[in-house]
Amino acid sequence: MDRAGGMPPYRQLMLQVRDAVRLGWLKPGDRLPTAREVVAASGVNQHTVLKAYRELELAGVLEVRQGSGTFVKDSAGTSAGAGVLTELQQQLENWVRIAHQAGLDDEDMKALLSAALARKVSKK
Amino acid sequence: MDRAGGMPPYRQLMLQVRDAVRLGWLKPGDRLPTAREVVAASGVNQHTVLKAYRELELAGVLEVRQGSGTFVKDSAGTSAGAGVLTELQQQLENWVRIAHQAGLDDEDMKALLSAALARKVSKK
Amino acid sequence: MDRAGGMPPYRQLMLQVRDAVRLGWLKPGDRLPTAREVVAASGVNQHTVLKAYRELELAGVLEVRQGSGTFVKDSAGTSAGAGVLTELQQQLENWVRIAHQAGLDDEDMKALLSAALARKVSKK
Amino acid sequence: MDRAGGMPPYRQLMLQVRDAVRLGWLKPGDRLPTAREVVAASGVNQHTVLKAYRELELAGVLEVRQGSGTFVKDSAGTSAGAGVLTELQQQLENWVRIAHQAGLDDEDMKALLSAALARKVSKK
DNA sequence: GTGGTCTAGACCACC
DNA sequence: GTGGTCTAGACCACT
Repeated sequence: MDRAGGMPPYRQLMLQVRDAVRLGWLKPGDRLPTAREVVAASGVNQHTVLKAYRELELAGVLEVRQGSGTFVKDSAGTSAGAGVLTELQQQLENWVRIAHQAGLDDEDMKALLSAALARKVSKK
Repeated sequence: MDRAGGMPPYRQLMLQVRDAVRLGWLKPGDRLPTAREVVAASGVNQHTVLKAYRELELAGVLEVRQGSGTFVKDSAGTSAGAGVLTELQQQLENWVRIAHQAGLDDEDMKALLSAALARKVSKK
Repeated sequence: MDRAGGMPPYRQLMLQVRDAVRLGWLKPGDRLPTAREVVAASGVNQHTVLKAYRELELAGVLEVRQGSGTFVKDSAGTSAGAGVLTELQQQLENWVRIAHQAGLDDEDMKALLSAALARKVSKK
Repeated sequence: MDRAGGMPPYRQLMLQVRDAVRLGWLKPGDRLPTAREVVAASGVNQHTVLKAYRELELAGVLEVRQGSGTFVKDSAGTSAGAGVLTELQQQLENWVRIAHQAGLDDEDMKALLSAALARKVSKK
């Protein structure tokens, strides 16, 4: 949890879960930690966790089953095969290493990616 | 301006300016558009623009000269040579193209980069 | 507010606003009472009101403008002309009067309507 | 069973049974399906069914006879003659057909009925 | 002064 | 024990 970032905690939680699903760390059908477990581990308020879960349910990523827990929806999941994903990941890590040696910090790299993505869109 | 993102408008403005400086689109000494011009172009409240400029001044990125405008500070700027930057940029765009063809969307790529950066930190 | 009905207060509020829009009592562009005004008038908690407004925003009925208030969305509105609506309304009131004289109470009539609607669907 | 409606399942069951009695589909002395049968047919938890039956017994609508099942109480039943009821029913269906052709959906009609009933009360 | 979020503690419905 | 709601009071971002 990054208190200084200006991003509300419930949204940070949403991003973390959503990214975990995107990266294949959480697969369809997996059960998420209980709201109370997250509270115990991270210190945020239970309502914050429940709000994040509920928003992700509306977004179609999670499925809440009364009395039994919160699960990753079957329809949600990685858009690409695991093999391709790890290869892309290695290439990116390589690039990160080079950029780091050139003196760029994390924010620089994120800015470069945003710019590259924006250029891709404008090409469309 | 992304109204639904949960990030306060003044912070979105800060990011845009800061990234423009990081990427070399704005260089030390460049004059930024007047608050009124930004209002006319984007529709946000003038206070929001002024708050973003003020925060960036405190962060050491901008310099406000009474009566003449807001400028990029001389000490601020890209941390790497322009040549290296464009090369990294091309490599990244290449990677983006491949990832796009593999079916990944923008958010997937941002998640991959975040994961790669987090792994780099843990290596330290 | 009906405390005994088993329906959560925020949902009762949602229904009231939504029905007011359906019946033309609230038209697109109209400004809804402030959350604090509703609190003063009805005694429910401010969060309850805000949750109702927010859910109606997600449902596409309302539009929340930071700092200026909550408004009925332009795209939301009555599905039929006002003239037709008042005529249907008068016919219904007539029917209600007859049913009332026949000894039916409000719940009886709602049950009859539900049954009639269900039969319409099964005809489709 | 409507999972998204916000109304607790046991209350939805209560309404269904009570309305069936109101409309004459269930008459005094009729035997209701066993809790297990309802479970098999609808998938809700057995406790939910039993709670609904128990509440309806307290409300004076049902009568539980140990070992033989659950029955509609003799004192419960339609408040009007069957003849009048079917006539009112036909008039309502007529109205529903007209309203449907005018572009109103089910929720619109329920809102109109609620408004008509509220106006009747205020006349008293 | 507008809506929005965070925290805290209590109670409820469901499994 | 699971998620869900209500209430209460404080603080923040935006107009």
